[in-house]
Amino acid sequence: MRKINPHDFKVARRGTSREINRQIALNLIRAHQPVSRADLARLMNVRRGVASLLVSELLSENLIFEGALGESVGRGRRPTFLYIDSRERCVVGVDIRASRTYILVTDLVGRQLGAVSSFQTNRDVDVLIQELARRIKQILTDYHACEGVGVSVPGMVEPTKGRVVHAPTLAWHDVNLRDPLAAALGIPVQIENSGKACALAQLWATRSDVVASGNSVFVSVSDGVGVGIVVNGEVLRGRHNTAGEFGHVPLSIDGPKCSCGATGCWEAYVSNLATLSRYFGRDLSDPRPRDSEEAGFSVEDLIARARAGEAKALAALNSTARYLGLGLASIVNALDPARVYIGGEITTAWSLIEPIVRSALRERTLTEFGGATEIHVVPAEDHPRLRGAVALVAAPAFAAPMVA
Amino acid sequence: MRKINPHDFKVARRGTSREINRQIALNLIRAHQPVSRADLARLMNVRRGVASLLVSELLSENLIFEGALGESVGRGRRPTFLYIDSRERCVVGVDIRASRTYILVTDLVGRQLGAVSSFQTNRDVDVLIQELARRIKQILTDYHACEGVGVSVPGMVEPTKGRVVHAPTLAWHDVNLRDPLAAALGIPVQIENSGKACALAQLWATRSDVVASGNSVFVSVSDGVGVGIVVNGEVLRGRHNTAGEFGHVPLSIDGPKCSCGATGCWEAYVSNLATLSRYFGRDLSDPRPRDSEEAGFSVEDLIARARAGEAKALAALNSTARYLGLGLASIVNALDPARVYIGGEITTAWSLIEPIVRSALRERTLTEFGGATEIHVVPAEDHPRLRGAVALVAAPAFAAPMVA
DNA sequence: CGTATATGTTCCACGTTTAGACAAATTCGT
DNA sequence: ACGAATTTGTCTAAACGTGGAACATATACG
Repeated sequence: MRKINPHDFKVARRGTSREINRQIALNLIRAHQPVSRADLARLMNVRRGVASLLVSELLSENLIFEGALGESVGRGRRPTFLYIDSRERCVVGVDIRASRTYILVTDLVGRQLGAVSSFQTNRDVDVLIQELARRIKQILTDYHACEGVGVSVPGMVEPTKGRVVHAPTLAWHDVNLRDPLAAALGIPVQIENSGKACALAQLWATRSDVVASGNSVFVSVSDGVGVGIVVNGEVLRGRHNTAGEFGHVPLSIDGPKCSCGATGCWEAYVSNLATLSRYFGRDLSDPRPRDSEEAGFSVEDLIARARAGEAKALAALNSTARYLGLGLASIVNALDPARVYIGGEITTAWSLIEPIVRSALRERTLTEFGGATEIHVVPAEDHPRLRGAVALVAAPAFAAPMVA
Repeated sequence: MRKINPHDFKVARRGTSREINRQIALNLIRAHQPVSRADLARLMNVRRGVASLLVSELLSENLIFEGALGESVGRGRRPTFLYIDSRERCVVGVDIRASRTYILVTDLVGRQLGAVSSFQTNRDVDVLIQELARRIKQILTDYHACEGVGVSVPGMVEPTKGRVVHAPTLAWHDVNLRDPLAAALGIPVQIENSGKACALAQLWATRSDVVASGNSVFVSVSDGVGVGIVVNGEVLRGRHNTAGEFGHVPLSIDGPKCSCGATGCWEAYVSNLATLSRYFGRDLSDPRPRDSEEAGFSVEDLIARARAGEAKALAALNSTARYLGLGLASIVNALDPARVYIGGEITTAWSLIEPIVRSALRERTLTEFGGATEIHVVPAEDHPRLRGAVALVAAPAFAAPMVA
């Protein structure tokens, strides 16, 4: 039951019905391809005539194309199969992280085309933009038309203005990333916060096992904790684009110092640095130089030692697992999502930590339903940030029209 | 940018455009009444002919009526003013609380018609339903047709099934409240969780100073802490109707025991009982008998003493204020709402505690925007739960149609 | 009292869904 | 080999919606 905002509404025009049904048809083709006009008519519960008209419109706009005739199951004329037209069109996804920047090329439905490439991130924005433009241009020589570039940024972003408001790990403050990059490339660029990009990636994923995530939360545990929230098939932005900062909801307000300046944030308990700090028994975020063992030792190394049976590593990991579950309980209590996705390096240890995470989740959730909330692990190989970046460009063509 | 769910969508039919525009017109009349057909056409940016047709449909359904001719400003024919038709139709709102149950009668746009009445809550569901039915019938003898009864319940509710899944303060478990009451009254009944009802009340309020709350959060601080979340003009329900339990997000997982069984919940810091416990220096939730001073001493009494300058009372209140702000920071960080509403007894002390709440909020919010989030106090006289209960019945007629 | 102006109605054009008929393509039974 | 059955895709007319302009009505102003 949604209220119509009497100060911001969209009146239905002559073409509104068509617009709605056109998008539904496009989404059904995306979800069920290959699919015939008759299939579409059945799926949409409209006459074949309408489906035909919608299809011919989509065909004329080159959004879909007619493939080979399908095999007829029983008797009757064989259907002409329809597909989303991603021939000769590609999308570039960019994932800027504190240490490295990654690039991926996909087709319009997010299917990976080439290998993921990467290079070291230069924190000087102008230099980074130039290097990004150069590399993307280089990569695009192997492809035909590119629809656009999507960029995932670890920080607060204003997508409509193309600005990065604040990215602490990159030391960026209010820089316009979109327009200079778009100018250098001659291609449209979209930018988004990495947590929200991850949530987008799952929302728009075409893999059949990740459907129905219209109400979900993506938790990315890495150097920080990023969270993206999806409500009613839409990423929650909030009034100032800062919704989703569950990483700075406290577990204990008297807890360890967090990079945000506050104390006891969830992030301060479960980030990679927090796990390593527990392992080494001291706060690694302080500026004191690390000794030889600490330097270059990553969470992956810690997980390897835990798997090898090292008690100290296992203990550090188990603590993180418990805090992870306790924080997830806050998300479940607050939002009651249908599903929680978890990404980040910690997921490589999932088989070790899952029971602990689950029991900690159950410990603080109010209902048994909440404690049983689906948790899906998204492995690093899925590149959720990159796929979310791609979705920034590819998804708008499939989005529902604004209505009422 | 909303994704269309390919497994649950609504195709646009022949009448869909009309349906959309009809609801827009109805909402505009509600928001701007008195208003003429020509005004409507201007507001909607359609021709007067279309507005006329929409209006005549609404007239024939008795949703609106034509009032007296308006005063013409310049020259020209005088407009015929249109109003939402709430003559001879009323709605009953019921607010069930642990100690007392309240009843209010309003018209279809939520304007209060009679005085609020109340009686002691009997925790036996069947007895309560009979008493409610008797009293509502009694009250309705003074009115004409009643469109329905809305009920706010302090607990977890499944509105579609009409069941109260769990209401700890009433010791109710999985009871059907809606159907027996509807049967006893012969009138449709809707039930909802009290936090969500409060959020609904603000969303559908017609008072001009509470508009634009399509992305807001209502925090009700009372015996417990109830939270209702509104996203995109819609109350957030979650997968199992439990979204909004920010009251059980921890401030410190090692903090005081909470009624939910966990420790350190926000509720355990800011509920009325928590404030009183701080004042008396001991946990009042334990079963030990209270001494003569403790018995019957309410938060209002404490606030009165604080206003009178009693240091101990002021200290207890200030602590609550600080924890209130810290918890609000979690909500702001997580959801970034355009506005936060606060209700409950604590609001009578708002002038005392506001600076402390605000500074605590700023202390833990990530951005200055977040720290500056609008906070609106909803006084008890506004009866947010009762008005939310009323909205359960009155609002559906004005809701946006499901589309795409 | 005529002119200007605003309101509300009416009529037609155009676009969209709805319903059903029809041609084309294919399989199955004889 | 050939007709009946069946499915696909197209086409046409009807029903219903908005878009646009003309028209009658009501009011104010000079």
